[in-house]
This record gives sequence, structure tokens and C-alpha cells, in this order.
Amino acid sequence: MRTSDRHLIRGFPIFRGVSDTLFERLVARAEIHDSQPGEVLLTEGDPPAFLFVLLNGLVEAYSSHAGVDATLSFIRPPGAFIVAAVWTGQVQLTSVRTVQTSRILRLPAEDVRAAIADDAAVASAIGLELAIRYRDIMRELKNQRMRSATERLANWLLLESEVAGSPTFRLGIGKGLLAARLGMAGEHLSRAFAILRDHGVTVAGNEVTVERERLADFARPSVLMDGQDI
Amino acid sequence: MRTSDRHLIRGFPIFRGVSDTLFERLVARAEIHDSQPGEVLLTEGDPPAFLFVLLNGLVEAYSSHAGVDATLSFIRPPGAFIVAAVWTGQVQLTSVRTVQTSRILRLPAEDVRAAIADDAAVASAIGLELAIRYRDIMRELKNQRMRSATERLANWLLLESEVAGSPTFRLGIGKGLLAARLGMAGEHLSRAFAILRDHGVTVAGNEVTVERERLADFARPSVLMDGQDI
DNA sequence: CGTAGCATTGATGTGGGTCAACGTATGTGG
DNA sequence: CCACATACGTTGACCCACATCAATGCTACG
Repeated sequence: MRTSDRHLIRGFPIFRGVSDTLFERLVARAEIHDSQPGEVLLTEGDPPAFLFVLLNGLVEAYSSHAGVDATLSFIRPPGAFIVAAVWTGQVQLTSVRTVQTSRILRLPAEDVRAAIADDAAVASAIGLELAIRYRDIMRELKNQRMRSATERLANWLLLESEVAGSPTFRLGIGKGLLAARLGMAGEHLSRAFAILRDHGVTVAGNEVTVERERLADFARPSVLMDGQDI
Repeated sequence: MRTSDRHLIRGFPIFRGVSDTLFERLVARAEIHDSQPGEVLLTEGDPPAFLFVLLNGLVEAYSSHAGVDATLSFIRPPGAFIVAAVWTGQVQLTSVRTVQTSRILRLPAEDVRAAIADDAAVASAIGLELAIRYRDIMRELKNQRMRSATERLANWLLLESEVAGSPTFRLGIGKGLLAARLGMAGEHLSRAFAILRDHGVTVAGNEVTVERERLADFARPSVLMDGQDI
């Protein structure tokens, strides 16, 4: 691994508070992998070979069962994925594929497990990442159980606009994928957008403009379901 | 805390590999609480005051939003709950209430956080618990997204029968609660049971008998969605 | 300028929610 | 021991969110 890469990743939350010695030990056999959209990084049912850290890009956790496909979550930098599988040593529950061109750090699972067992700072930092992932999925489950598809879209738009820091922004992803992410059919997404026209949303291709107040009245966002940790 | 209680909890997975010194430090300000069905143990939106460990009984994580209530998960012994909120120090995402008479250990959140920061064995053990919770919720999300309500019921019954080690067993909980747990209305649960009569399920009040093979043909269980970690 | 994706629109089907009525237990007090 | 109340489960009628299938439009790109 190049020194510049080493510098880049040293600052990642997954290494927060970790001593130089431990960092070197963790990174010794690590690899950085550049990945194109659509590349499958790991497959559900396999035992975890690496802990993955997303340096930049966007990645999708998904699953197939009995002919049904579902998108379960997106991971964005500086998040890590399959932390839980690495920690328990059990088989992975989801597959993961690249959505946007991404740069990914892979740490051999056994090295990670050894470091966790040895060092409180490592365990603490990776545990924090795991806790963030947990809360992410929990919010997703709540979102799924307690809101209609249109409400889910409304809250997604609200959050995107907030992250963009502007009422006008572009969807970073295709509408098909957005529909999957929100757990609805592509056709239904079109109709949901149509409904939201009455609640302060204007769509032009990939560009969306929202009147936040009006949309929020409809969406009823909640920090306990939207938002995101750190 | 009494010595007998101290002995009981010492063996719990959450303390696996933890030194006597750390154990004593963690337990110094801990309390054991006996709780009746229906008691609310903690409320979503509050900051975590304790890490909870379920010694015995059954407990339900749930949430309310905009007039909608949802049951999100059950925790059974020797599981812990709100691990993620304690780890991050952020507000709790769910409320938790007792379903069956339960005995619960409460460890002050700050003590837990301090111990995690200090000691790899503690961080490792509590992180493992968190990983198990993560995988639990992930399976639940998959279950929700990729199966119909009737399929969810079928797989629940299959799993219960397996845990009971017998094709005949009693539902440990009321049907109303079971419906909530499976994310469906009580009325629909009745109909789902009716459908499953054609697939090897016989119900008599609280007692269920399943022909496993036939039911499995319908339910199509998967270790990546059913089952449960340790 | 066709052809290959995507996205929208329309028609129709269905899983599952909701409301209401009706059982079926398990009490409780007369 | 019966009459009645309360809680819980079932059944039926109806409705709606959302899926599915099919046709059409839109943009892009060789």
C-alpha cells in the first residue's frame, strides 16, 4: 500500500484512537481495491474474508430469496460493511455490490478479529462503526413498517436536500435503484413523485426541487427514523 | 446485589472472557430489576441510562410514529438491549417493554462505556452481543421485504417447532402480539393460519402442530433469514 | 436515424388493512 | 351456580396501497 493511501485511511473513524502499532498491524496485509459500478464485492452465505471500508463511492447491500430481490441498505464513506459477520465469524447475511465507482479498503477478517480481541481502542472504534450500522438498519426497519412508500420517498428527498444544503439537488442514483432502496416498484416511484407534486416537490429528470416546509408537513420526519449517526 | 445473583450473571455471554476486576467494576453499580408484563423499561428518544441484559423472561422493542405502532423485535435471554445506543451515546431508537415476567440486569451506561474504552475483553464481548443484535434486525428486515405475511408466519412456526424440539408446541405469546411481531394485523393472522391449514398446520387455541416437511415446502426457510446467532 | 435502455402512464390484480359483528373464554359479583 | 362483563380471537365485507403487465414516450448513443 502506498504511503499516501496509508495517510488517507489513518484518519478514518474506524481507526480513531488506535495506536500506530496496532494501525500498522491491521494495515500490513490490507489492500485497496478500485471497483466499477455493478461489481459484486461479496456474496451472502459466504464466510467473511475481509472487513470492508468504503473510502469513497457508494455501495449497496442486497439479497435474493426465492426469486425476490431486495436492496437492504446503502453504505457511504467512511462507513464499513459486514462488520457484524466479521465480528461473529458467521456467514454474511447480504451480498454487496458497487453502485458508483468506489475505492475500498479490505482488511483480512482474521487480522481484524485478532486486533479486536487484543486492543480496546480497535474494538471500541470498530464497535462504534457496528453500532452506527445497527442504528441505520433499525431506522430502515422502522421506516419500512411505519410509513407508506410515498412517505418514505418524501423523507428521503427531505434528507437529500438537507445533505445537499439546498432545496434543489440531483438524485445521485437512477430512479430504478432509488425505488429498490425505498422498497417499492419502479412504476410506483413515478406515481409517488406525482403525488408529491401536490406537496412541494418538482422533478425534472434527475433534478429535484423541494419546498421543505410543505414537504415536511406531508413527510413528518423524525430523528428516530431519518437522520443518521455521525 | 446478592452473591447468588452475581454468580448467575457472571456466566452470561456479555461477560465472557472478562477479568474478575473488570467484572466487579461493571457490576458495582448494577441493579437487578424484576419486571411485570407490560412494564415500559425505556422510551425511544431518551438518552440511554443503562445497558440492559435480559436474565430471563421476554421483552419487546417497539416504536410509535404518527399514530402507527410497530413491534420491531423480541429479545430473549441471555440477550442485551439498547447496546448500540449505549455504545454511541445517542438517543434510543426504540422503546422496550416487558412481555413476560422478566428479570433484568441494568448496568449504568457510563460504566459500560468506560469499560469498553479500557478493556478489550469487555469491548469484544459486548461488541459480539451487538453484532448478534445487528444480524437479528437484518434478518427481520429481509423477512419483511422478501416474504409475504403468511410466509413469515410459516417460518416463525417452523422455527418455534424446531426450538421446542417437537412438532407440537404452544405459542408462548398471545396471537395479537404474534401478529404485531410479524408485522401484520391480528385479523390477518387468523386468515394466515387458515391458509396454513392446507400446508400442514393445525391450530387448537394456543397449541400448534406442524408437519415440518409440508410446511417447509411452503415456507422455504433460509439460514440467512431465519435461524438466529448463538 | 434506428435501437437500447430508462421513465412514465394506464389497466388490472392482490395482499393485507380496517371496520364491524359475532364467537369463545375467563373471570366477578350476586 | 348463574348472569354478566371484559378480553381475546375469528369471520365477513369492503377498501386501498402497491405490484404486475403492457404500452408508450424519452433520452442517449453508436
